[in-house]
Amino acid sequence: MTNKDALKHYDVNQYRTPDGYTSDIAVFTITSEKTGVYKPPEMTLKLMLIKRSVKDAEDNPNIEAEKWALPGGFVETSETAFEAARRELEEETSVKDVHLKHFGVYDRPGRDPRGWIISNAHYAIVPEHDLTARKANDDAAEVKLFSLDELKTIALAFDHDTIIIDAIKMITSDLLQTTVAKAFLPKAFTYSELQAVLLTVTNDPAIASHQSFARKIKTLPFIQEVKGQTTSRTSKKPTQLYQFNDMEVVKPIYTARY
Amino acid sequence: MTNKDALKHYDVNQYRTPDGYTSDIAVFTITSEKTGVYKPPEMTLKLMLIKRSVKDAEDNPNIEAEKWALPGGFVETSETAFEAARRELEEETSVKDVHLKHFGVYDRPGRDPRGWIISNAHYAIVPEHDLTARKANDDAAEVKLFSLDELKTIALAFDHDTIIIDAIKMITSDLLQTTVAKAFLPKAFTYSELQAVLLTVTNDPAIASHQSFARKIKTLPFIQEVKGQTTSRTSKKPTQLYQFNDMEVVKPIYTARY
DNA sequence: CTAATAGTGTCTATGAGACAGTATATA
DNA sequence: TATATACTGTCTCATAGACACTATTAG
Repeated sequence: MTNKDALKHYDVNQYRTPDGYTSDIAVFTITSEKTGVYKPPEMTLKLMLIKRSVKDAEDNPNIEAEKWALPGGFVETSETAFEAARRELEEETSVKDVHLKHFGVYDRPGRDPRGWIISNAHYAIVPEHDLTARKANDDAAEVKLFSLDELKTIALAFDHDTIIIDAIKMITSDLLQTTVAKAFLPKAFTYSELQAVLLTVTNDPAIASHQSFARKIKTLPFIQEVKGQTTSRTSKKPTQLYQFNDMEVVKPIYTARY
Repeated sequence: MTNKDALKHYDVNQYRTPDGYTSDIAVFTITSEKTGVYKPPEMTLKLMLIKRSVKDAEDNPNIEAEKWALPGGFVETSETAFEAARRELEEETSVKDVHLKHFGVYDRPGRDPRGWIISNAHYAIVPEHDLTARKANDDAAEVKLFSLDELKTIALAFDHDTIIIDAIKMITSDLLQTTVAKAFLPKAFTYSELQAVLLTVTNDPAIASHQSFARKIKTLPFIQEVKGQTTSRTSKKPTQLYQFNDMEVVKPIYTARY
């Protein structure tokens, strides 16, 4: 291997290196307020944040104490930031198999008072009941779900305000332009459940009109009926269930109507 | 400032830190082969790569020598990776004001034999004539434009094969789902020039049919006529010029037709 | 029965896409 | 004149979206 010779001469310390590499996660969930039995849910998109404690693990004063922050932590040498996000999310919420996606890197000099620390940011989608289960377990740390409106009113640590703005932009466009909505839904869902998820980020009349959407869902190539399967969880009348298939869609803005 | 107390106790060296933080750039251009005067161009999407030299600046054997690689380099402590990309691109091509976008981070352990090196990857869009000007200046380094087909046949350094695959996916969907196409075009362009750009990444009949597209362009809310302005660069008949406005578009996959 | 959600019948307007024709320039 | 690209007139078919209606169940 010719790289061996080259490595003999390479000094890993000739450059100034970062002081840390962290993985942060914007954990989104949708809370379904059941307005009653036999009704479709009212859904709200929420973000999970953690309140930084006054003292750290060694009982020293903590950086950015008492501000709200995204969960996350340092990446180990043996893993990618993506794997770190998955690990930390499992430690935090004891949920595996969450939908996780990288959406940005935050490396502005001075963003972290501790030094040159690069944050690799992801968003995660976790079903609501997985989060509420976790909150019961760990009563020490302050964990809370914030609606997008509530987020504007609280003090955020580091540059997490910027990261959160980007995360919201990203999940909004992903919900509308990709099939991630499935991560918020059970495998088989009704048209009104999918509709409720989409309405958390848009008010497009084609999606908001229930008759239009009930018709439209049957023509979408990436969604199919679950033949013969129905549920009564959203109405007294048994409702057809649907599921996503594996199709990927890229819909050009240059085609079809506006 | 309460953070001051906290910082006294913070030891920046308690964690193993990365050995380097680099910014890499996938430089895309579209080559227009003029098939004749008064004709619309034939366009091909190409990626600029640099052949790594046998010896480095200190005359030692170079890592991944003689393989093709994305341009890039180490990020300075005083800048973001995005700024580093802009700086390196200017050093490399002496072009300012290029369209530049982050699209991924590459941090798999072992991806670089020199150590734990994190690559922050961007794609850039540079008009062809800016690249050809540059090639004339710097005859030392081997720089070449590769069509997407040619890329499959060459030896790539590090994990740049993976990075390039992601870059191509990203620019393809951005060309169709956002208005980045404008970065490949002059400020005022004809419908056939925009069409040629889009056809480098799609064969959607609604875009490929020239009558359909000539009509469609007038209805797109993010494109407007430049009143009274025409050009003869693509045909003998003077042709209407168009320009992008500042509108941002998110087109849901759940609306309109398929 | 009422009330509530799911779903369909049907109409209208709009637009996609095809085809053929017209417009405007060069040589 | 021929030729090449730009553009429009017009037709057909599909469908978005609106409105009104029907279907099915719980209580």
